[in-house]
Amino acid sequence: MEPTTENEAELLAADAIGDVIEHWGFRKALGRTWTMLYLHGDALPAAELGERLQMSAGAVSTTLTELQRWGVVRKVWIPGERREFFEAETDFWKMISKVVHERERFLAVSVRERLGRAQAVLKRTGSGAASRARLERLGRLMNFATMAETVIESFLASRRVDFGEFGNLLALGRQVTAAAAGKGRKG
Amino acid sequence: MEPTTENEAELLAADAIGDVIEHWGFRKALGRTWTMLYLHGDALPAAELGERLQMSAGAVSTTLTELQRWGVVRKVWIPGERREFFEAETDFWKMISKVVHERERFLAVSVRERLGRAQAVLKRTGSGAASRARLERLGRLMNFATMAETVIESFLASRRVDFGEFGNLLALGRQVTAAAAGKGRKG
DNA sequence: CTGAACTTTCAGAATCTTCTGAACGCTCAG
DNA sequence: CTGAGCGTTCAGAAGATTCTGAAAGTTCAG
Repeated sequence: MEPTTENEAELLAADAIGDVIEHWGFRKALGRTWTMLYLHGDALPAAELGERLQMSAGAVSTTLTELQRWGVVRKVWIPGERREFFEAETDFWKMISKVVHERERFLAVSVRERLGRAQAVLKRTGSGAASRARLERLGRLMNFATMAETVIESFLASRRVDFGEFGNLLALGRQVTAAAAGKGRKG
Repeated sequence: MEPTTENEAELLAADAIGDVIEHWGFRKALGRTWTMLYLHGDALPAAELGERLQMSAGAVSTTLTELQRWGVVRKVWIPGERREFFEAETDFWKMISKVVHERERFLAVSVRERLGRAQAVLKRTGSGAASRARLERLGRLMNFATMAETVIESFLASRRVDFGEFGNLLALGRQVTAAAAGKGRKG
């Protein structure tokens, strides 16, 4: 594939989203790859992704594997094709909730456990005003952690349940985008 | 200072929070240091932090500087003391809003700009159904980015200091909907 | 079964991040 | 002014992450 202007635009977007994804603690390659698939629309074979994104075969393979593990990219079978094709999940909320959930759960358990252990140690050995004050601050920290966890879970849960509403929101947003971005599409 | 059980407990908590902070894209040392100060309550000098957290003088210095830049640790002046002391900000909400705000702002601007550039390129060169479809998907991506930004801003703007009540995420959802609708009507 | 087409794996390379520790600089007491 | 006490800086070390590229593995048509 020769370098087209369209590819240039896709790369621009892919790199931008790549930076966002990196900012949130994942590999840039994950965001770039998902975005390229998303913008392209049709499923693409691994080799073409590598070409478009300038990644080695190995990097493409591991990146696609990871994206599938997060459930944001799928393999698709195309009859008559030897190669495997990949397409992006297009449901933003499905992606977000899945990823955030997976991502927080493990850590939350570990943190709760360790803070609890610290609390136990302090309770066993502490005495005096300073110690009591320390215990109280630890308690506040634990409450905050629990609260944050609950906020995240509630957020995800409400979105999942309230999915229809969000769909409307998206549709509305699209209209907004179309209206704001010049009248090119319909007129 | 000999290694006490209290110090052990503090380290346990500091490391736990350090992991959380690292998980959210900062250096572990930032979380460890803030937590140590927070739990200790009274301000501590740099050297003692280094001792308690097993960090070199250099690491302590750069870490404290960064924490102050985020506004979550303060220098305090103690009369008659040659050394500078440091204390933790204890208002969780203040910290969160400050950090999240700073952290997202730059990236948001850059991403908007780059996605907009990609859009311009596609508009100039695109033709045919495939191109139109690509433009629409890019539009959805931009819209989602805007929405995510709005969610974060609404969250910060809501200033819910009352962490005890965290059930009402639907309210947040309604705010977001209203915000998006408002932007739409203006456009 | 065999070879071609394609994918996955992984050791080593390249790169990026963070830390150490010593030199430097600042401030204050005397 | 001088030296002690502290904090900061930064070059190089150490460590962590991610990528490359080639070998090994898998699948399928013939």
